[in-house]
Amino acid sequence: MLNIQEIDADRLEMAASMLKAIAHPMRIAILKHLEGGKKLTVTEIHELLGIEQSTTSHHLGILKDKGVLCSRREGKNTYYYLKHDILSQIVDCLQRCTCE
Amino acid sequence: MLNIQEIDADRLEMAASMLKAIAHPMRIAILKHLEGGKKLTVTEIHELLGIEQSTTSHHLGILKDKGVLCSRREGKNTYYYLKHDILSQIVDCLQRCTCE
DNA sequence: TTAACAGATGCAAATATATGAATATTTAGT
DNA sequence: ACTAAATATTCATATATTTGCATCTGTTAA
Repeated sequence: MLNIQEIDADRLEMAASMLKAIAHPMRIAILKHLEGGKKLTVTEIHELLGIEQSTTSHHLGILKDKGVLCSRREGKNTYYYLKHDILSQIVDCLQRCTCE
Repeated sequence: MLNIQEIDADRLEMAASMLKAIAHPMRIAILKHLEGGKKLTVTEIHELLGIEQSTTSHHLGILKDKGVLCSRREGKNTYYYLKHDILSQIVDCLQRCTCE
């Protein structure tokens, strides 16, 4: 039996953890590369960003775990892509707000 | 002498720190209360959210420091308000993405 | 079945964040 | 000047996050 406040607290938690997942320079960079429905492998991302393979995998895992990304395995590769296209909005909004 | 990558890295850092400021359940709750140009005092927020005065002040300080909120002192009170109305977009977007 | 590639995971050290009690600062009223 | 109200700051503790090395798992091709 949940009351309104508990539901609200849960949704706040969920929203916060999703946002926390995004709130990292490398993870924002990942999202930028995935805008427009693009799908990239771990290796592609790790080379694009110039960071370690395992670090890349950790970041992607966090984004997937928090519902920001999805992944599909194809042979040896795992392709990652945005779960909700709308999320690009957040990146765009940030871009506008950090323009000054 | 900055090159493109450094500028980009700086903007990513800035975007991430702004987003990190927002990515906390209580701070998202604060933003919700400030949507539509509303201005609230520290005490009002601390009572609305049911958290300690000093904790509230910390949260507001973080949001202000990272460019999410502005504040204006009026007598004994300090009113806090959104710096960019656009930021409501982020909260709205989260709301849509955490609906499932 | 082995080798080689792609990705995930466990772990530890460094760093960052969150919270609240106590205290300091600022302002208004008397 | 004194007091009380509103807010900010300091500090300590608890907790979470980041990073990369080393290693493990899964997949393909020989």
